[in-house]
Amino acid sequence: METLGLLNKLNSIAILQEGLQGAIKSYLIEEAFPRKTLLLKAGQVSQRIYFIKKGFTRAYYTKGENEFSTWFMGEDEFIISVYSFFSRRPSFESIEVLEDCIVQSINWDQLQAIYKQYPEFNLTGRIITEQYYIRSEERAIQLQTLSSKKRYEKLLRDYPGILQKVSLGQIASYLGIKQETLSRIRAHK
Amino acid sequence: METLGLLNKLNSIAILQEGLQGAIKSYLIEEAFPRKTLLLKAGQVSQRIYFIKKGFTRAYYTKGENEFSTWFMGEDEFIISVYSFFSRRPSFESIEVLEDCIVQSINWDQLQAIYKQYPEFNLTGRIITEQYYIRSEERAIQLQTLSSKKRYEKLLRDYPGILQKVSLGQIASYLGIKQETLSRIRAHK
DNA sequence: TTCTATTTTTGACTTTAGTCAAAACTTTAA
DNA sequence: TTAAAGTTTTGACTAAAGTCAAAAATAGAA
Repeated sequence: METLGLLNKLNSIAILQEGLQGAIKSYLIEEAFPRKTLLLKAGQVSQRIYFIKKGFTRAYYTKGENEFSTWFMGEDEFIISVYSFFSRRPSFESIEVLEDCIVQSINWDQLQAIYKQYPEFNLTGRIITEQYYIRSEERAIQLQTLSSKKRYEKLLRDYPGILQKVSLGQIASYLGIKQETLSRIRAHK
Repeated sequence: METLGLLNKLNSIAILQEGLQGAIKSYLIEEAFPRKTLLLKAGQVSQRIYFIKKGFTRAYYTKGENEFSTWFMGEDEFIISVYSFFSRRPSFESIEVLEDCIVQSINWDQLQAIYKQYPEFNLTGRIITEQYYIRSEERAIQLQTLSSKKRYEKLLRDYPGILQKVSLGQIASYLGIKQETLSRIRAHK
């Protein structure tokens, strides 16, 4: 189920009528990208919404000397720069492939055309947006209420195997701590 | 414009047809609540989406001894417990009135009925959700990248007059610091 | 392989924020 | 108007995380 791609994901939210499925298929492109590919570079407007069929990705931004990881996204998940894709402004985030990917994507204009021609698709769009919004709130809450050790343990639970894909520096930047601090947290157990 | 209520807000996103406007009007209730009213109690499922016509509110939750403010919301803004209203599960947040309010609201079932009868309204729902989602991401980023002093200064810029409405303890809990720390930040200027 | 580059850990020290308790202010209501 | 309750500030101390530098471990290429 998880590996059958975007249409299955969408149909699991609300069954889409034939014509709508056809429209999505006609726009959808599937591509393979190797590790280190940048799906989006900071400064560009996020044009495509990616659905990860296989692989692992990271969104991050830099501020001064420091790099901050905003999200890790794996199989069966969407990845965009929320701010840029929705607001149509240049992204402060970049998105990179951490583990060779097969992704499906459509661009913003095509998505709007689908929303226009098939208004019922707004339901699906709204529900996906709600789900990711909940995740964003949860993340903000965890940054405030959990100790850095607990945040680290939670990340390992949420993404088992992440240690094989992501450097500790990147993990630290997601957790909101410095790499040295993460190293010390790990040493104590 | 800001004070003319929910329908104006919605029409500013996408003009709604007469029938849809009528449906919303028929469900909409307008109420006045004094300071300290709880619009939502933690543990309950968030049933209503509130639009603040006048006044000021706060969403917060407690964890152990500590209280955390998640959002302040003022005139012309919506307030719900995102997690609870969207997922239909009990809220960990409470929502309280900080400054006497006039709010307009409809409940979840009514909203779903409107989405069903007027699918084009999903467009408006999706766009509002996107806008608030962007805010949520921005907040998470600011908690990570700005010093507590800068976060305080930004809050004053975003909500001028907030000091007259909100206690410093509540502001500190929104900024992710202790009240004593905020007090010291304020003393240094 | 082995050598280089990168990542991770460790050490010594500094900075920032938290804790607990008491004092100084402000509100609120009798 | 004044006592009580609540809020904010200050002080002394502790804990958590950051900084900078170097050593150790690991991964990649030649």
